[in-house]
Amino acid sequence: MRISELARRAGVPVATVKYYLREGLLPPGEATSATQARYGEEHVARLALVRALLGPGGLSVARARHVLATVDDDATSVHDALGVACGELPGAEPDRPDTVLAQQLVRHWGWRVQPCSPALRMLAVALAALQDAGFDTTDALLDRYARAAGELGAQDVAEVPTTSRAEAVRFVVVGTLLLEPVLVALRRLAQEDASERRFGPAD
Amino acid sequence: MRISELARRAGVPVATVKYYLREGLLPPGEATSATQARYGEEHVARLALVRALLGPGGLSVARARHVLATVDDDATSVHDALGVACGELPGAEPDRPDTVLAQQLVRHWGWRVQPCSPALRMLAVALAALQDAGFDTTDALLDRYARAAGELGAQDVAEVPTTSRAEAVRFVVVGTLLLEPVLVALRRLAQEDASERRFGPAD
DNA sequence: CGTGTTGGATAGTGCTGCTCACCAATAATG
DNA sequence: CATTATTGGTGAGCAGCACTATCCAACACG
Repeated sequence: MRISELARRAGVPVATVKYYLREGLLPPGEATSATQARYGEEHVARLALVRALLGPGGLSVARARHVLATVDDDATSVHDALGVACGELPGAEPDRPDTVLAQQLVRHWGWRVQPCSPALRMLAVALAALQDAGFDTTDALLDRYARAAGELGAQDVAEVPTTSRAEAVRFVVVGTLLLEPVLVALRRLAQEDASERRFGPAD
Repeated sequence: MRISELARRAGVPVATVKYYLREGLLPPGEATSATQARYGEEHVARLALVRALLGPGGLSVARARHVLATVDDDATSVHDALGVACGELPGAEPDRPDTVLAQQLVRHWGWRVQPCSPALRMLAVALAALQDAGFDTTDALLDRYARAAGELGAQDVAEVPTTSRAEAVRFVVVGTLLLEPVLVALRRLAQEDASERRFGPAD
């Protein structure tokens, strides 16, 4: 198929597809002449993945390019791919947050993580923001969150398929980035339900 | 204190403080003359809250203004405040995602939520993105996430203080928005730990 | 042959979160 | 009292981002 059909299939403007091609998010089609190229089903799927990463995944174009390059690279291990996916945080990250507290917590839970892990920085920043906002996070609360996160993370990793490296890497990246909004949305819905039961009208 | 000291205390440029004042995120100080105003400790705290919402909270200025107006308004109930906080999603929301599947899931778990809840739309969008990206979410996986989210949400709501309405509203808003990055970071760290154990070097 | 589309490139758009420059009024200082 | 520095307030400007519009020669197709 040609570019206009690819764009139509994915529900994306042609100009945007060209933009993704230029930015290296989408591999170029097979050139049949100087001004013609052919695209296949894999391009449709890739385009959907790109849109998912940029939209719900919350990644910038630059971070999405990094993630996709990792997915494409046959040399990266599953473990490294997860590290890259974890490193591409949607939020901004200050230069040097104080990760001492975060490291203590992680050690307390017995988790083995890189001391320079972006997720650790993210945790440190989030905890500092909570403290600045006057919300004191008790150990009980953090333990609760850690236990829930620990179970989910462990199960996620346990379910990574072993059939092929490529499939595993894709599973890890997509699962890490796109299940996050699901988790956040579910927590909000659960809060809404609980709030309804506690504070809502008694009808 | 005057604006420059307020800015110094919060670690924010003076120009940015002025911008927040202009945007209505920060209440004006007590004017002592035509070109002088005095700010108090409550302004320092508010400024920290604003930075937390805009930074780790991931809110836009417009959404933060809405949330803060709700916090300030003595007439809003705790339940409504949580609704407003839940409504201010960091991500973009398409016009009319198909929420039928999401509603079925929520009903299956026995949660009572508004059918037009933004969190429901967020869930629908995230699930659609996963499907588009070729990641099939099994019922077992969703149930796991729902159970974890349900426990966290219920506990969060149960811990809302009843001492004063203002304190409760603040607790709800800050807790809803700023514990999210904590949860996300913890899940990533847990994945990193689990991946290390499963795929990492056996040292 | 002529019409119309394609791939490719360049420049422009709209939005956001600041940031700068300037101003008169005031405070601080000698 | 005169001078200098700082303040609060305002309008314009800026950088970055994710597109988007326009143009062009090359090509496909009837």
